[in-house]
Amino acid sequence: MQRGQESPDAVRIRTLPVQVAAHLTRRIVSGDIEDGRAPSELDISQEFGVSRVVARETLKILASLDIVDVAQGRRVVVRPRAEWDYLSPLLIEWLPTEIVGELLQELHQMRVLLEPELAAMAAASITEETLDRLKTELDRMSALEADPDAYLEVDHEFHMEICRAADNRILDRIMYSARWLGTASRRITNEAPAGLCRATAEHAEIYEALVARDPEGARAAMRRHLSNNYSTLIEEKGKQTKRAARRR
Amino acid sequence: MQRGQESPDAVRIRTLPVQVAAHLTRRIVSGDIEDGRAPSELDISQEFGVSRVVARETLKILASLDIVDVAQGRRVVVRPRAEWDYLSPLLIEWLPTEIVGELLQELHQMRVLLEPELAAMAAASITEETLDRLKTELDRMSALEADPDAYLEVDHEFHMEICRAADNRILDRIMYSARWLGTASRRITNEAPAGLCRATAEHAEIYEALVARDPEGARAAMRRHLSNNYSTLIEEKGKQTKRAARRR
DNA sequence: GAGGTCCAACTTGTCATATAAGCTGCTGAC
DNA sequence: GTCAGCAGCTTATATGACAAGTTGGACCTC
Repeated sequence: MQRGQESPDAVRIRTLPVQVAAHLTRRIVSGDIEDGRAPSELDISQEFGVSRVVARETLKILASLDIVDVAQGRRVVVRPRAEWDYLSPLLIEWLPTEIVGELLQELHQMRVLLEPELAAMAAASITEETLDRLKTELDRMSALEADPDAYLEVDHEFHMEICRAADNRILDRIMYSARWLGTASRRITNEAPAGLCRATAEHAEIYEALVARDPEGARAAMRRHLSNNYSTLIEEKGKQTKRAARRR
Repeated sequence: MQRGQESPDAVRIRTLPVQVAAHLTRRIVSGDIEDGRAPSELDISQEFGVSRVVARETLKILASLDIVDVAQGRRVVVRPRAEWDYLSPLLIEWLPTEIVGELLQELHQMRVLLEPELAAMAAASITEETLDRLKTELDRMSALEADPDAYLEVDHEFHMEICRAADNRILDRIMYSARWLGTASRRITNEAPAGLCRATAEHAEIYEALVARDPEGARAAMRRHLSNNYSTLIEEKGKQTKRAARRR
C-alpha cells in the first residue's frame, strides 16, 4: 500500500543506455578500446543488439561524463582520463575497485580542506531552525548505532545540513556530489563503517560549537572528526587489501 | 521549432534539445512553471513543435543537471533549486545575471579555500617538467599583458597546471568544472587597469615558492593573489551595479 | 462509509525506419 | 602540387508503433 519504501540495497533496474554505457566505460578503462577511437552509434547498436536510440543515449551519457566527445559528422573520440567527471557517482560505479579506493582517499582529502571551513562559516550564520534539525539528527544517530546503513543516512544529512548553513551553492553542490560518491563507493567496496560510537560524540562536539556560534570551535571539532574518519578509512583499506591478497 | 530561430548573438549553434532545455529552465527560474510539475515529453514536443526524440533528450539534459527527476511511468517533477548542478556551464548560461553574479562570489569563496592548499600540495610533489611549463606560461603572460583574452587563456592554464600538480583527481575535477566561471571572474578582474601587471607579479611569486618547494610560501602567495583578485572583483561589481542603476 | 482491489489512462522506455545535415578524406581537374 | 568537389561516413531530427511502469479513480468488499 505505502510506496516509495525502496530498501537501500534494492537493486535498481537501470535503463538500457546506462547499462551499455557501463559496459563501454569498463572496456575503455581496461584498455580494450584504443584511446581516441570510440564506437559509433551504429557500432554500439549492432554490437549490443539495441536500437539506435539507445546507442545514441549511451553516447550522450558518456559525453555528459566527459568520457567521450560527440559532434555531428565527426567520429566519437575518447577524452583523456584526467578530464573525466570523477564527481559523478555513475562513473564511480563503473570503475575498478582499486581506482575507487584511490578516489575515496582523494575525496577525503577534499573534505578535510572544505568541511572545517564550512563548519566555521555555518557557525557564523546558522539559524535556530537548522540547529533544531541538527539536534534531531544527533538524537536519531545515537539511537541508530546498531544500524550502520540508517546511521549513515542521518550522518550524511547532518553534514549536508551544516554545508547548507554555510550558504554557498557552489560548495554545497560539491559536497552534495561528494555525498553520492561516498555512498556509491561504499556500496562498491561493501565496507562496513566502524567507530559509530565515537562518531556520535564527535558530531555532538560540532553541534555544541555551532550552538555557541563559535567558528574556531566548529572548525576544530570538524577537523578532529574528519581525521578520526580518516584513520578508520585507512584501517578498513588495510583489511581489504589483506582480504584481496588472501583471495589470490 | 525550426533551425534558424536562435537569437542573433548566439555564436555557437546548439542542438535543438539544448535550446529547448534552455527555454524550459528559464521558465522554471522565472516561476512560470509551478514547482513540482514539469511538462511531459508530449507537452514539450507539442509546445515547441519538435519530435518526441528531441523532447526526450531535452528532459535527459534537465535531469543530468538535477533540475528535474525523470522516471518511467512517473510524471516529470522539478527538483529543489538548491540541488541543481551549479557547477555546470550549461545551467549557468541559462541563469539570469544577478544569480550568476552571486555564484561568482560563491565560486571565489571556494577558490580561496582550495587553491592555496592546492598550491601547498603542489609544492611538495611538483616535477621539473611542470615547473618548466609554468615558467613558459609565466613568460607568455608577461608578454601578453596587452591582450587580456589571450592572457586569460594562459592564466587559466597556469592555475590548472598547479592544480594538476597537487595530484588529486577530485580536486582537479572541481577546479576544472569551475573553469568557465574562473575565466569569467578573471576576465572581469583583469579588466581593471593595473590588474594584469600585478597578476603577473603575483604569479611569479607563486612560481618562485614552487621552485623552492616551499608549501607555506606557495600557500601564502596564492592566498595573496586571490585576495587581490577579490578586491578588484568587488570594485568591478560595484561599477557594474552603478552602470545598471544608471541605465534604469 | 472505510479500506482495499483492480483496471484504464497516462507517462516514460525502446524499437524501426527514413531523411537532413555536417565532417573527412579521396579523387580528379588544372 | 594545389584545391575544388564529391562520395561515404557520421550524428541530428522526425514519425509511428509498441512495451512497461505509475497513478488515480471506479468499484467492490466488509
